[in-house]
Amino acid sequence: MDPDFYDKVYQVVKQIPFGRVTTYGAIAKFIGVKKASRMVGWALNNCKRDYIPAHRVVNRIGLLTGKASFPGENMMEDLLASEGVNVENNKVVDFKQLFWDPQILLKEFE
DNA sequence: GAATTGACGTTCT
DNA sequence: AAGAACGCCAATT
Repeated sequence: MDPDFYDKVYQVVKQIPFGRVTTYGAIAKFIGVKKASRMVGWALNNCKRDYIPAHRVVNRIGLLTGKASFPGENMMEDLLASEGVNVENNKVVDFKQLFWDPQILLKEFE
């Protein structure tokens, strides 16, 4: 396996700004394993190593697919709501606006 | 070691 | 436009 992969996922997710969200695919793309977007979710499932704001990561349409994997039933929604991200019917409101592309990190490093 | 599964995404029908 | 199928790769059984 590739521990570096998980590491990158964690690093990226940790960098997600407050009140913003991103997608598994975006992270996968950023890392370079675009086609293995499933692995991103898998990595987050093993996030017990460190605290990861996994609630800020949703699928491509802003749907909280991983909601069920959280401790509480609406833990994910609650956390997002706490950050000012409204969730309706298991999906992020104005997801397109709140979307944060990891590629932005590269620009900041210029 | 083979078969199954999964917090996804794209493509073909 | 909606639904089914497939690809991807690692972990679990």
